[in-house]
Formats: sequence, structure tokens, C-alpha cells
Amino acid sequence: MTWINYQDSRPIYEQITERYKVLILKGVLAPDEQMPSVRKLAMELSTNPNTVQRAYTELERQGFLYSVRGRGNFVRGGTELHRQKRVELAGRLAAILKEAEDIGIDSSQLLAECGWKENTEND
Amino acid sequence: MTWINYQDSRPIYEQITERYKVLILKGVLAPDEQMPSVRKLAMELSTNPNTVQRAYTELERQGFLYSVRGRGNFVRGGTELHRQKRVELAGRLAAILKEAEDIGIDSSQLLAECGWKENTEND
DNA sequence: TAACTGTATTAATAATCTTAGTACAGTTAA
DNA sequence: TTAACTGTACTAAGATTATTAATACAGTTA
Repeated sequence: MTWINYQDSRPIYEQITERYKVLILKGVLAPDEQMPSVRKLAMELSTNPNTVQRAYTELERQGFLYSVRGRGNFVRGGTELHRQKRVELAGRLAAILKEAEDIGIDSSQLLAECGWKENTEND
Repeated sequence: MTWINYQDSRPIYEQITERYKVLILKGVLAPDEQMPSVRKLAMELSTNPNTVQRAYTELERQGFLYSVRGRGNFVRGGTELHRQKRVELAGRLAAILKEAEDIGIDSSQLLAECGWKENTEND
């Protein structure tokens, strides 16, 4: 059974990427567990190794995998993944706040508008 | 003189859009001021009226212009534009904070990480 | 009615995306 | 060393999408 949907408008490499993102985030695949080789998975999905390679490259770029030439692709550890995601979100957040400041919109005002409340119970 | 760069990889309609965004945000064009007609600007830029139309449609979608069929396109008022931009930024901000919460990242932690400081002087 | 205005439809062409074929390169174990 | 595995770079064919233009239609004003 193949979980690729050829009727889906989304490209094959993207379906592969999404599938493995979920498996890794949910912990179905353990950290440092070896991924199927590009050729093996390509065979299983009746597609080209380069299509799988593209998915793996994207997963690596997003921090879900790491690659060792000649050995294989491996699942990235969960805490590292979490840290990396936090840095990414902080970056996007900073960009928005800067964009707001540039046109004279106060950060506090913006945070209030999107329903955010400061937690002042501890510290 | 034409301010369109045909060597630029960006499409013409996008260059037009960006140019007028700046002019409107900086107040060079006053609210309710009439924009050049699609045919006139197309002539000036040696392009097709539909290319200008596409830029105007995009500017209208983003709230920079309003259009009156048979009369012309006009610059949207500055305060309305400002309000709309604030709503958009608040939406994007909320989306990021939600994405963070979903994977167990605290908003305060994220705000701290991107260098934001709460203003506690007033209230 | 003439001369302006915006806009919808269609299509030609250019640019990009997706996938695959092929060759090259590192790793491991017999 | 060699065979069989692994990833990866390069190229290109084919499909898809983006961009621009030609044309016709529709509203406004003097």
C-alpha cells in the first residue's frame, strides 16, 4: 500500500515531506532512527529517488532530519527540533513587531489587539 | 522617464504596485487623489492597460486604492489604511502565538526571546 | 454622442515547477 | 579490494503556472 495520492494537486515530494513531519513530531519515529533510503522509499512509492531526495532535503532544511553521506538520513532529536522551532517563531515575531514599529504602531497595542495578556503572576 | 526596470526579475505589475504603496504610505499622494488612468499609465510605461489594471486591483485588495467604474481609481485615506494595516499585523501576530502555544511554547518566553520588553510605566 | 473611465474574457508566450535519467561519491562488510 | 549499499550533483523533458497583451464590453461625463 502506498500513501501517496496521485490525484492530489500537491506534488509528491510535498506529500512525503508532510507525512514524515507528522511522524517525527508525534514521536512515531525515534530520534536518530534511520529513515528509509532514498532508493528504497522511491521504489515503495513508485517514484524517482530524486523525488524522495527532494523531500529529505526539505526535511533537513527544516530541522527534521540530518544526513550522513554514504550512511543514510536520520531523525533529528525532539528537543533540538523544539529549540529550532522556537528560534524560527521568535524571528517571525520580531519581523512583525519591527514592521509595526516602522509605521508607528506600538507593540503593546498590537499584542492587546490580538488578545494577548501578560502573565504577571510570577517573576 | 520610466521608473520600470525591465531587467528586474520582478514582474511589471509588481513594480507598479510597490511604487504606489510607497507613494501612498509616505503621503506623497493625498487621500482621494485620482490615480492615473490604466490607459494613461500603461502608455507612459510602454505596457498594456491590463498590466496596470492588475497592479491597481492588487492595490485595491490591500486597501491602498478604491475604484469607481467609469470614473477612475482613487487613493484611500491614510487613517483607514493605518487601521487596516494594524488589523492585518495583529492577525499575523495571533497566528504565530497560536502556533507556538500548540507546540507548548509560552508566549512570554517567545516575546522575551525576540527582544521585546513590556512597557509597565503607565496603566 | 464622443471621449474618457474601469473590467471581463481569452490567448500567446515566458517562466517556473516537478519529476526523472544518469553519473558521481562516500560507507560498510565480505 | 570489491560488491552493494548509501547520499548527491547535473541535466533535461514535460507539465503547470505566471505574465502580458489583444479585444470587447460597460459605466461616466461634458
